[in-house]
Order: sequence, then structure tokens, then C-alpha cells
Amino acid sequence: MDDVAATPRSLKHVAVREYVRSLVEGADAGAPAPSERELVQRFGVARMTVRQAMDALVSEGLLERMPGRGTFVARPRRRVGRLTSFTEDMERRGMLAESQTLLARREQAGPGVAKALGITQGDAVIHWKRMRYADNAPMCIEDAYLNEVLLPGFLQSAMPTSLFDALAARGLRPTWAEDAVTADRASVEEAGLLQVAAGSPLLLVARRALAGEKPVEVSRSAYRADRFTLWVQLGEET
Amino acid sequence: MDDVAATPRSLKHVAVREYVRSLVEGADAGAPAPSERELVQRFGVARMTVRQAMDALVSEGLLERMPGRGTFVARPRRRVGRLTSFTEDMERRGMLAESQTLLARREQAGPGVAKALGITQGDAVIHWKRMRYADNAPMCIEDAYLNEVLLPGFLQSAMPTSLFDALAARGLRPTWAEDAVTADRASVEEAGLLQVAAGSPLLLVARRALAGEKPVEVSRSAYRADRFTLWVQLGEET
DNA sequence: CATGACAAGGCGTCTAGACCACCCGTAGAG
DNA sequence: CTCTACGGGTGGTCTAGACGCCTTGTCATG
Repeated sequence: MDDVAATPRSLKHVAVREYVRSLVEGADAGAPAPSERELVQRFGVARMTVRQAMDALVSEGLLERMPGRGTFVARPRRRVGRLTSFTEDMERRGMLAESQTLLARREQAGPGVAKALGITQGDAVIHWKRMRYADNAPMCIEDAYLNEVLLPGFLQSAMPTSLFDALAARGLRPTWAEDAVTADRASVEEAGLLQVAAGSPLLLVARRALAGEKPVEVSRSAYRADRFTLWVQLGEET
Repeated sequence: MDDVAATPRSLKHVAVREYVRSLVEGADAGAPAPSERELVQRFGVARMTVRQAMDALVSEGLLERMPGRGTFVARPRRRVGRLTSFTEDMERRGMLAESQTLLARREQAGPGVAKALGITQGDAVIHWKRMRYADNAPMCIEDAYLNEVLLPGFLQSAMPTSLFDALAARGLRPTWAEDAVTADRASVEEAGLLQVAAGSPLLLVARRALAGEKPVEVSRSAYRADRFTLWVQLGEET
């Protein structure tokens, strides 16, 4: 009974929620959570307060209620379309991601880039072209365009390895993105950079990434199809 | 056993929730919802009951609470990775989807298909190969494998246009799928079927679709890259 | 041994209040 | 005229109960 009273700012339902979350994190699916009445006793709060805490965990898919039986750790929901950076993506595949900047400069937005970034043609954008390597072999060529207004002094600072990290540091980590995926054959120039034969199949990914409601990045990536498979998880309506 | 059907138990929080939903559906983002105290008056229920109703709508993203101001219609959330069938996909692009069956028969599952469907090698599967047309021009070749145990008599019934509809009729509409996307050049046979030159770029989509926890379909689709662009929406963690 | 009645404990629903922090429009003060 | 203080309305949190239905385990009975 001593834990909650110490901090004045502590909300009881948050205290209960986080207590249960800590119990439940790492537990196997199907393991029972404390019963509501038990939590009422332990925290000395009303049952509605406990229910508010549990409701939050249930609605975020961590717990599952079974009337008449109890509350249990839910089977982890299948993920859907998680947004990852190249670096994270390669890490997940157990590969080492590296980059080499081919070009990084201020340019004027062309019509396509301007529309995708929600700015007007001719506005300043940052054009960053990189070779992307995985385990020391070429994986993709990436052309990224960033809204310069949102990223003052970006070109002056040291170029980070991960664009997502740099955006996150400015509170602009993309929260939503739309990819258009198609295929084509490698041009002579692309083939040279990617160290494949001209005409080899490439996977082209055009991305438009938003942070909240603000478009922050548009990019075109050309992946070597012999090394890269895009994984996409799909679900139905919420 | 008591007959419950006679008394369709009207849950008050459901009544309030659906009332508010009906008010809110079709309203513009930012429009105010009734205040909690107003609903308390209108329905003659306790405020906690009203809050339970509103909480449900808030957590499904329909409403947005603004402390001190009120509750308002939320901006529709950006969708993420919605699972669609070929037919639905083409409809969304404003094209007419048609199909032609090339092959439909019972086979024994090979090792790859068996693993993807969660059955043992040699079990019976339905192999359905189709040409897919959009606006009367070839769009893709699809090889689908279905778990025969889940679909008794499937080959005897008339082949439906939409596989998803057929699955839905048996309560097996896929709820989750995983696509592996890559690119390759068309073989001579593929080129002939798709009416493109041999070596033309193709977008290859290998799908594994589950209904609940049961794998129901695995498929390999080869799209004409000159006609087809795959759109993928990505979000961050739940 | 099999079966059914019973009780305990679980979540689901609901009440009738309470106080708080916050936002905003407005009336009064300067 | 501007600025401030206040009051009414909003959602946020919380209480201390109540009854209902469901599941499960126990235990007495046939």
C-alpha cells in the first residue's frame, strides 16, 4: 500500500496498468493475469479503476478477457505493414547495413517531388543519393528528397548512417509511408553501381513518408532483385 | 435452458455507442459529438456507462477527446496494409478484372507448399492456375494452392470468379497475409501467356494467406511490371 | 463409479455521486 | 479600448458498492 501514495502525480489506473504490464511482459500467451479483485486488494482502489487499467491493456491487444474464467496474456497479434528503415530492415535479415553517399546537395523541387512533399515547385529540397550495402555487397541505389524547411542545417551536419535516426532526432520520424513497388531492368549506369549485368531485374520502390501529417521524405530505391525480397504483411480492416 | 432470444438484452452502453456512431457517421472531421453529460440526460444512465460507450468509439479511432473542450469526430486514420483480392484490387484501380482457368486439379503437396499451408508433404491440395486480366489485357499469372481439407468439394462446384468470395462463403476469408515481393525476367512461357517480350520485367508476389490461425492459401503471382504497380501502406507500431 | 447440485470466484454491466484540470466566452476592472 | 478574473461546460479520475452470468471444482447422492 506504500507504492502509490509517494508520487502525487501518479494516476492510479496508470500505476495498476503498468504494474500488470510489467507482470505480463515476457510471459507466455495464455498465462493468467491477476484477477480484478486481487488488484483491487493490492492497490486499494475501486474496481472501476482496475477495469480502466485492464481495458487499456486489452484494447492494445496485450490481454484477453474470458468471462467466467479470468484475464489472460493474449497471443501476440500478427503485425501489419510495419514501417522500417533500410538499416532496421537489413538488421532484421541479419545483415550489416552500410551506406556511401554519392550526392548530397540543395536543389529546387521538380514538379513530382514538390507534389509528393506538399510544397511548391522550385522550393528548396535536399537531394541525397546513396549506395546501400548489405554485408559489403551492393544492395540498392537510393535517391531521397527531403523538405529543406523541416530540416534546417541538415547538409551542414555530419551525414548520419541512418536517415530515420536523423529524422527521429528532430522529432520527424516517419509514422506512415506509402510505397509504390514495381520492377524494371537495370540500366547500364545502375548495373555498374550495383555490380550486376545490365538488364538484370531490379525491384523499384518509390516511397512517400509522412511524420504525422507532414510529408518529410520521398525516395526512389532500386534494389537488386537477386539479393532482395520485399516482405509485406497485410491485415483486414481494423 | 432459458430462452434468451425472447429478451434481446439491450446493453445500455451499446445503445449509447450505436446512437453516437449513427450521429457521427458521415459527419465531417472536427464536428462535435454530444457531450457526455448530455447523453447521460438523454438516456438516463450513469456517466460511467456513457464513458464506456465513448471509450469504444475513441479506441476505434472514430472520435477524439479534447479535455476541456469536448469530443469530436476524428480525422480518419491512415490505413495500413489492407488485404485485398485481385478482383478488389483491380476495381480500386478502375479496371475490370477477369480470369481464365488454366488448370484446376487435386495434387499432392510438395515440401514448400506443405510447409506454407501447415500440412504434411503428400497431403491433398487444390492447385488452381489462372490467367488474370484487367480491362481485357493480361495482367498476371497466378498459381494458387489451397488446403483441400478446409475446402471439401471445391473442385466439384463451379469455379468462382473471386477466390476470396468463395473462401468467404465458407467462413475462411483471409484475415492476414504475408507477401514476398521480388522481380525477375519473363521466361518464354510466361512471356507468351502475358503477351510481352521474353525477358520483360515481372513483379513476383508470393503470398501466404491465413484465416484466423489456419493457412488457407499460398500463391505465386507473376505480374506484368509494365502494367502493374504494387501499393503498400505502412505504419509504425500499433 | 458416474452424475448432478452447489458454491466460489471470475468478468460484465451499471449506479449516483464526487472532485479535478482545463478551455473559453464574457463581464467587469483598469 | 485592453486586460483580467470568473463561471459554466467539458472531459479525466475515482469511489463503493450492486446484481448478473459464466466457468470450474467440489462434494454428496444415486
